Amino acid sequence: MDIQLKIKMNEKLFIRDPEQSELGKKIILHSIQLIHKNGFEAFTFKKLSVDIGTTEAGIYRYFENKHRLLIYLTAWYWSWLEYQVTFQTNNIKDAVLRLKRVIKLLATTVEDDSCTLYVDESILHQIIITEGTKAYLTKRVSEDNKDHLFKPYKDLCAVIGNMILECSPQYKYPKSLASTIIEMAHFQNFFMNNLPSLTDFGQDKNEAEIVRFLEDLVFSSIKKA
Amino acid sequence: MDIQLKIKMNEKLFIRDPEQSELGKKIILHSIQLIHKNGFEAFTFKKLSVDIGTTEAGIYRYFENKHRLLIYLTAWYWSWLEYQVTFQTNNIKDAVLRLKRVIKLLATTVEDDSCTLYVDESILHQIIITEGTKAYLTKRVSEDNKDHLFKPYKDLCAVIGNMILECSPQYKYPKSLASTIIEMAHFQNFFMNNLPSLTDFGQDKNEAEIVRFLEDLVFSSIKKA
DNA sequence: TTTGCAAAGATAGTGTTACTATCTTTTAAA
DNA sequence: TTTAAAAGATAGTAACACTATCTTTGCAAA
Repeated sequence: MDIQLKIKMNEKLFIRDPEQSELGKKIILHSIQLIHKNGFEAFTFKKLSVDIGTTEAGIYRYFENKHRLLIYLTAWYWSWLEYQVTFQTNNIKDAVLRLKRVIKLLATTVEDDSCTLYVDESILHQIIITEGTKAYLTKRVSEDNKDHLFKPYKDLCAVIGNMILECSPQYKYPKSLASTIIEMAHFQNFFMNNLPSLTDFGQDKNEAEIVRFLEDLVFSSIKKA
Repeated sequence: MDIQLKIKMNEKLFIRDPEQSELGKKIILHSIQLIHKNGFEAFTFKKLSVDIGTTEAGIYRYFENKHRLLIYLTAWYWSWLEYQVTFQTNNIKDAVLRLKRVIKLLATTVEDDSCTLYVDESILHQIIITEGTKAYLTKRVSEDNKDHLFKPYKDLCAVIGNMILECSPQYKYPKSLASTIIEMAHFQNFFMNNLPSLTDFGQDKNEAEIVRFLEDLVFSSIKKA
């Protein structure tokens, strides 16, 4: 079975749809590699164009600037993750088990999904951990939000918020708890690997520990008092 | 009583100590205002020098680059906050009440502290919410950490982690819970004001709600099962 | 009072970044 | 076969991120 997964992206994210051409796909592929290698601050369209073997102007025909490209990559990631969440919890009847599955998805290294040809999800996951919040932590956040650029993130958060409510309909902060576990799945991972004294996982640096911490956090919070 | 609070900063944070001269103090004062006004990305030493009425080269005599200045500001903020935490929980005997006091300090707008003459803590607090994580979310994080640039953040986290243990000695994740509430105090605030659908506080946009959410999160987690 | 030295000011210069413009060539569909 | 869109080639500009050097100022020790 050879299935290809295509995620429909908000058209305001790009000037020309990168999924519609070879050059566009190369931009996605190589930008993921370059950002992962040097970090978002050191990433420039010039370097990207050299990497691809095209010109700077060529990249600008697809993306307004590198920040838009970062928003594109994060939006793609959150959309893909929401799909994973939906797909992988599909047959799970029990609400608690379903939520546990989601926590594991959020906090565990993803394997490259062969359904998407020019995106390496495991590298993209690493990028989102370090650079993801920079997509919205800007002065432009409200304008960008009006253009619905963060919709995939908000959608995922809503889905998880609803799963929390299914476990515990009386819980008062489902959305805040959802955004907390999404962000903390990443932050605790970053801390574990870079500033381990901010976590309790410094010894073995094991993602499974993060999962246990988040499960403990979530299920303590939502269980009836 | 006229007390001045002076925070001893790590010498690797600057080239020349900004607290030792008028120009240095102006750099701190005006950089806080400028970053708050335009955001860290749009902030440049050129603009800062014009604002102050000095030259770009003058700023570079104090700070290696704008990222170092950001780390300086965040380090200052965490040091100041640790002092506030220590000071304001000083007479509280009950561990639970003490932790509640800390959560309130983390999640509530700070008033300008008149003990520090050239730092406006309430504006700095806003900056830390939006820009704070950018200090460590870089490729340089490990090197910077080796130079102990993040010590104030880690110290605060350790203090709060210990307070958690005082409430609940058997709790398994005191440090991760501490870093979680520090970050979430800021993120939920940012979300509430900019991406409200990621929170449950969209209606009244009240910081007191964030405090209640965090208290619920912490005390559900640490209470004995 | 003079000397000396460090901080600050003034000015200039360089390579890079973040674009924009325009012109030509290639490609692929009508 | 035409033709229009995409891509390539090239150039240019303003701002940014520095570095260097020289002059002036203020102030403290000799």
